[in-house]
Amino acid sequence: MRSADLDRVRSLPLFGVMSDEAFKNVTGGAFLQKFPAGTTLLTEGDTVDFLYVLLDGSVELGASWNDKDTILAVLRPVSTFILAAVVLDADALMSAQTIERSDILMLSGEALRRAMREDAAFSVAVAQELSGCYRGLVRAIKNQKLRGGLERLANYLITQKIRQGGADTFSLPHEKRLLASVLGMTPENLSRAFASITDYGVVINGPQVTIARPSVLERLAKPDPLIDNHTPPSAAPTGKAQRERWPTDRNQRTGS
Amino acid sequence: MRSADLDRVRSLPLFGVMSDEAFKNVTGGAFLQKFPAGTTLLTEGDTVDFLYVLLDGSVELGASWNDKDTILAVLRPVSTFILAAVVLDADALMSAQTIERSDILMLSGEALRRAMREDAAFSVAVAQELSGCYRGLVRAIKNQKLRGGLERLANYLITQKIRQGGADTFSLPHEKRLLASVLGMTPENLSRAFASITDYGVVINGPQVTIARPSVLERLAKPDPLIDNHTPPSAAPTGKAQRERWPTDRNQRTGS
DNA sequence: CGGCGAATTGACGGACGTCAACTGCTGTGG
DNA sequence: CCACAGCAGTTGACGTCCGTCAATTCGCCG
Repeated sequence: MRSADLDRVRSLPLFGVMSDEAFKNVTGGAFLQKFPAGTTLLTEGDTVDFLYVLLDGSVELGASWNDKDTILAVLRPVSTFILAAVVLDADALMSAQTIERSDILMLSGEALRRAMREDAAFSVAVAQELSGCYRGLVRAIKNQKLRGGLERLANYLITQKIRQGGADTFSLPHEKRLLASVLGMTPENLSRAFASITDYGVVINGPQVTIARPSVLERLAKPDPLIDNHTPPSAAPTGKAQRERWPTDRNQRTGS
Repeated sequence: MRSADLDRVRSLPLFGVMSDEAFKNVTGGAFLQKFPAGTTLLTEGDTVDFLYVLLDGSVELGASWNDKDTILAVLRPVSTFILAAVVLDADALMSAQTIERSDILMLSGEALRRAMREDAAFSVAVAQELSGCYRGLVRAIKNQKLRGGLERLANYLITQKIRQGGADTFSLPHEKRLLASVLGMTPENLSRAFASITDYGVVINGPQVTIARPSVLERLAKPDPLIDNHTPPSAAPTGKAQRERWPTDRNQRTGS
């Protein structure tokens, strides 16, 4: 595995606090794999042997029941997933599938649990990462239970606008049928929601979205810092500066 | 504070692994308080200074947006809540309110974070607790996004039956309007759902529920171990036996 | 050119929220 | 002791949101 890839993993808040030696131990038995789009990495109910780290591409975390299925989160690099199952050595509650061609690093769960037991700073970092994941899910449930479909879409658009730099026009990062599942609706219903949201100063042109009258859209969306996380899931600077002090309020990442 | 109360806290998986000294440090500045029913302990957005431990009574975790509100979880003793916010020293994403008269222990967040840094075993226990909370929320989202109202009610009843010992008739632990909010519907709609579920061999008599034909109800509910957690949130035995080995698969507790 | 899948649109029905009226229980005060 | 207020729960009527089925268009790729 290339050392550049290892460096990217090292730059994650999770692994930044470890000693070089501990980091070597954890990544020693690890392997990097490239997967094509649409590959199922993990099916819900499977026992989990590895912690996954998405280095490149994108991955969806989903679940199904009774012939229905839904996407719980879409991950972008660099982020880890199924940490919770690894920590508890339990089976997966979600499936994981690549959306596009992806580079994924797989770390031994057993080695990771050992490292936690031996290195307090590392297990603190794990607890912080899990806390961030937990809070991401709290936001997701609030979004789901408190808002209607059109409101969820409106807030999604505002979040995307901010995450992509703040320009009034941007493009949707995923297929619309995928977005529909993330927002908890059917593709048909999302299509209608896009049509309706035209009335609130939004122009849709295929995957291109332009928010022509932001204030009007905001009056519909009523974005809330306690629900919407406008800071990107991994604003991971690669430098070492952040390694020196305790991060205090990363609240994002939904990827277990 | 009575030492019997401290013993109950000590018996939690979270605190069982600590040394006596570390436990004294964490509980040193702690205080136990009795709150009447309906007391708001914490409002979403507040900064969080304490880890809360519910010793007696019951507490609801809720959230609101745009004049709507919903209950995300109902806690019963003994369980901790808002751990994630304490770990990150961040503000609360949920409100907490007593449902009945409750005894609640409040532990200094700062002391807790210090204990994590100094004691690897403890921070591992925190990570495990958080993992359990995370998985509880994953179940909640799956329940919410994949099932309809009647299905959620059916599964709720089956879960209650099992948690209360398995007898065919049991009683609802909360007011129905509260249950409605937990299940993500209006009280009126829940009332109708109770009326409908009669067709599936369930008899409702005020707060008394009897599942007359379990197989019929199960065919409607299709309970799933990857969504429904039929083991109670805190099967905390008070003995020391469990303290000896690593717990391997506690998957419950939604209380942050 | 032909075919496949994503996306859109329309028609329809069911699930769910809202408003309102009514019941039954409980606690309070005359 | 009873009258009454207040609240949980239920029931009905109605409208809206949303899912389902089907037909059609569009773009992409073989």
